[in-house]
Amino acid sequence: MNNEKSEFLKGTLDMLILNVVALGPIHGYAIAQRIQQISRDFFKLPQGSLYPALHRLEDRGWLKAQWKATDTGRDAKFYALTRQGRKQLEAEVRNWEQLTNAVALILRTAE
Amino acid sequence: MNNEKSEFLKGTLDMLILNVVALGPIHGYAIAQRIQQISRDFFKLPQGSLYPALHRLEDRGWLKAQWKATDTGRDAKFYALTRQGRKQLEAEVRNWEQLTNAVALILRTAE
DNA sequence: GCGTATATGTAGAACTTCTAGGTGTTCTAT
DNA sequence: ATAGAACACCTAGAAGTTCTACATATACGC
Repeated sequence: MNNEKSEFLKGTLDMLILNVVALGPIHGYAIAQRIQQISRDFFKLPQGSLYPALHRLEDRGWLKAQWKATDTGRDAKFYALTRQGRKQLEAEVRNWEQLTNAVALILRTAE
Repeated sequence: MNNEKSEFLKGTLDMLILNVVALGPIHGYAIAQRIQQISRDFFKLPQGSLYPALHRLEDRGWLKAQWKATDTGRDAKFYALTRQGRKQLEAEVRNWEQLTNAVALILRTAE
């Protein structure tokens, strides 16, 4: 069924996007590329995950969007972090660290 | 909305359950207690998550169940890992390690 | 002119997890 | 004795995320 299809984002997608956007205004397509490159191809963010996520984050007031031209002269929607978005990112990173610590505690309990 | 309601399992639930069951036959209620205790109360596994997950894992052939009496003389359903379940656990742990490494790569890319 | 890469988007399905409810038994404190 | 907490199982339905698949359009290289 899910033999070796896709790599799961396991609820980390929002945090990853926020973290990439925190580096400076960037458009959606480039966010996906960066996440894939930095993660050494572990994450292959499909567009059907990317764009709904961006809209979700914008709706929640964590990102704001603005149409601008890219280097190559095409129109693209550039996203930037809001103040709330920065706070959200910090909260998600803290929670992620707690989560991985908690999981590590369980996994260390091996035979 | 989700201000400080519940701690997310973020797709780790199956792995955590398999890991706890790997230590030896144990019943559902005790699995939830162990996960909560070992994680120092980070995970508070609600029964509405626990039991469907156990049935799912059993349906997939990763766990097998057997009714037995507990120490205190009550009937409970004891779960044990199947051979497939052990392989699944190993695969999930490997994948989790890759996931956390990939996330760490992204998060390290900070300003 | 054709294919690939760039760039955005939606619809619907699949899956996991949560909330909220239910049943019954054993232990403990009053 | 009995009330309430802890033990032990369960389901239904809602909510949320992520996926597959599709759709559109522009720029670039050959």
